[in-house]
Amino acid sequence: MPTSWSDLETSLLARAATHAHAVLAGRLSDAGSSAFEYRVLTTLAGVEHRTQADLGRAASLDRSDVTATVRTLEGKGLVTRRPDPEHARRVLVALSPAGVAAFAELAVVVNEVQGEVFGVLDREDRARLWHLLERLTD
Amino acid sequence: MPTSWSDLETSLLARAATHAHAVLAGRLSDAGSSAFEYRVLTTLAGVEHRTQADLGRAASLDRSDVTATVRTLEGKGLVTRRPDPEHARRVLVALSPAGVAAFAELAVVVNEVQGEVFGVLDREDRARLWHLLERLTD
DNA sequence: CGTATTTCAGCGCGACTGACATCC
DNA sequence: CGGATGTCAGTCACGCTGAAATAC
Repeated sequence: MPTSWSDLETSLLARAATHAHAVLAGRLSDAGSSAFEYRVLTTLAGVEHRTQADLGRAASLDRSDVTATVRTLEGKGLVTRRPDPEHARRVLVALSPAGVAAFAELAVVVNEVQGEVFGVLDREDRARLWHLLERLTD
Repeated sequence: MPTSWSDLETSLLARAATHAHAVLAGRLSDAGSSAFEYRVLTTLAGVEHRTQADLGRAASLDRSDVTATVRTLEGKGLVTRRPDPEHARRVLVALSPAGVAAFAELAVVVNEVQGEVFGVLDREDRARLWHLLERLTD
């Protein structure tokens, strides 16, 4: 029986995740963005557009968080919002040219962060970690 | 270059950690407790007493969170608080007999949860995951 | 003096819930 | 009608900060 909190796998897992997330969020903040915004941008990259509900499902974001994040991105001019012509209730969200450029820059930052945080493991261990983590949430 | 948010190691790590924490918090909630409370209880188990500052350092809890959690636990009768006779500013926190019993029950619950969440891995993979995660935050 | 402890008020983020109006 | 959508308000856990009061 483990005695201390830090002996628990859940605790170590939370520490690692918090650390990885903090580094990523910090870099995105330095770049004037946020994790939510990046999640939206990356979910829009490579597609013409998406409805907000679809965006939320694809990015694992709550609908209400999608609303706020998309409006912020719209304010920055990185995404455009227009009503779906075939479905008045829906809003189609798409990357603007500035959004495409911003995403390209942020993607570089994010990849650097992944390398920083997970680069302490060699390629094999990194793949091993990936597969072990996958099995926890299946 | 990964295109989707869920392809990022940080994302998978966050998912796994959120899942593990949610299961743990849910069970602790069913048992009338919380993660913070368990962290305090387990940090007090096996020692006579601890000052709150010490408790915070050992449990990796912020001092303000220690204050609130300890007062909650005191309200439940699970811990006792008394001034340090040799250091008036300090407060010594200790498990009450009821606290010892409550911790014993909660420790069983927590161990069950660890088994549920991480038991999908065999002993070797579980140890492997542990060591890989450790290397991320060193 | 500086340092450490406890306490309180409050912030920010992420995940979420409930309600509502709107539309198919 | 049911079901999906977008919006707004608000809640909660967690990890913090800043300030104050007290004691060493």
